[in-house]
Amino acid sequence: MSNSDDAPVRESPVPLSECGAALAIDQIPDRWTWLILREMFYGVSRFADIQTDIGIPKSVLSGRLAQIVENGLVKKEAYRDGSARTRYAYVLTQKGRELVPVILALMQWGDKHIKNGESALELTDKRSGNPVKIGVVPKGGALPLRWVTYKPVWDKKQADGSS
Amino acid sequence: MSNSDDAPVRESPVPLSECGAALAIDQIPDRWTWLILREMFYGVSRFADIQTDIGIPKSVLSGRLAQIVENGLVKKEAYRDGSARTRYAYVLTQKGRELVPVILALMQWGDKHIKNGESALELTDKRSGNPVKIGVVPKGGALPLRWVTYKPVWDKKQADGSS
DNA sequence: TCATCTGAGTTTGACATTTGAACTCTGCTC
DNA sequence: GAGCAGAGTTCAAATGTCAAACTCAGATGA
Repeated sequence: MSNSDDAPVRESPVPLSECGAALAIDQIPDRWTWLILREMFYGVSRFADIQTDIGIPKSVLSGRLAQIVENGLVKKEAYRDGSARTRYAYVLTQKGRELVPVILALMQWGDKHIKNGESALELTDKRSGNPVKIGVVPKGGALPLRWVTYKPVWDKKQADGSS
Repeated sequence: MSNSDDAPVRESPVPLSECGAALAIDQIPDRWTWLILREMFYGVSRFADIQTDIGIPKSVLSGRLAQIVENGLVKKEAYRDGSARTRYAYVLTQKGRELVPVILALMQWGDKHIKNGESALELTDKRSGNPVKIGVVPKGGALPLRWVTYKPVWDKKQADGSS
C-alpha cells in the first residue's frame, strides 16, 4: 500500500474479519502449525516422524493435528507398515496443498534474507527444466503447481565436514 | 514433494536449521507478529493505531515490535503530528517489504478457501491495469512488486446495511 | 510555575498454554 | 500371554497472555 508522502494511514482499509490474510493466519496461528505443514509439504506424514523431525512435544502435536484436520488442511489416512496394525498418516488435502505457494514464498524469503541467498531446495519447471520461483504474475499466467519439481540441494559438507 | 506410491518419507530432506522456510517462520512465529506485519503492509504505522486495529494488548505489541525491529523487518521512524512532540512510526524495511508476496499469497489462499472466492483487495498491474496474482513463474519472469496497485473492494454493505 | 493531556510504553497479578516426563491403550509378533 | 511400538493422554512446573493500572516525557494552558 504505497501511501507515499500523504496523511498517515490510521486504520487498515479492510477489517480483520474481511481480510483473507487475517483469516488465513487464524488457521495457521503459530510456529508449530507452520512447521507441521512444512513437514507435510516435504512428505513427512507420520506422527512420530513429525515429532522427532521438528522436536514438538507429543501433546502439542496431537492438539495441532486435530486443529488442522478440523480446518480441512490435512486428512488422516490409514496405512499399514509391513504386516503391523493399521496406523494413520497425515497428508495435505487440496486446501492444504494450495498453501504450498505460501510456504515456497516464505522459503524464498528466508533463503534470501537469512541464508544470504543459499537455497536448500531447487525448484524447476518439470517440462523445460528451467528454474522457477514465486512471484507476481498476470492472472492466468502462473505455472500449475504440479509442474514444479523439488530437488534438495542442501550441502551436507557445511554441517558435517566428513571425509 | 510428490513421492506418489513409493516408500513414505520418514524425515524431511532439509533440516530445520538449513530450511529457509523454517528460518523465516522463526522470525514470524505467532499470530500477532503476522497481524502486525499485515497492518504495516496496509500502511498503518503507529503504536496506538495498530493496537486498536487488531486488538492486541499493549504489553504484547511492545514486545513484538521490539522483536521485529531487532530482526530488521521493521524500522522505527520519527514523525511529528502537527506541532506535537516527536513520536515514532513503525514501517517496513526492504527486508520486511519483501515479505509482501508471502502476505499476498496468504490472502489469496484465505480469499479462495475461507471467503469462498470473495476478495477484499484487488491487485492490478499498474501499467496495463490487468489483474495480477501470486504464483509460480519462470525465474526472472515475475512482475516487480512496485508495479502492483492495491485497491480495497471490501463491500461495506455486507457488514453495515446502511441507508 | 504548576496541572493536565496524550502517545507510548512498563508493571502487575490472575489466568491460560506449553513443556517434558511418565503413563495408557491397542493390536501385533514371538 | 509377555513384550513391543506407535499414538496418544495426563500431570505439575515453567512460561506466556491479558486487561487494568501505572509511568514517563514533552507540549499546552491557566
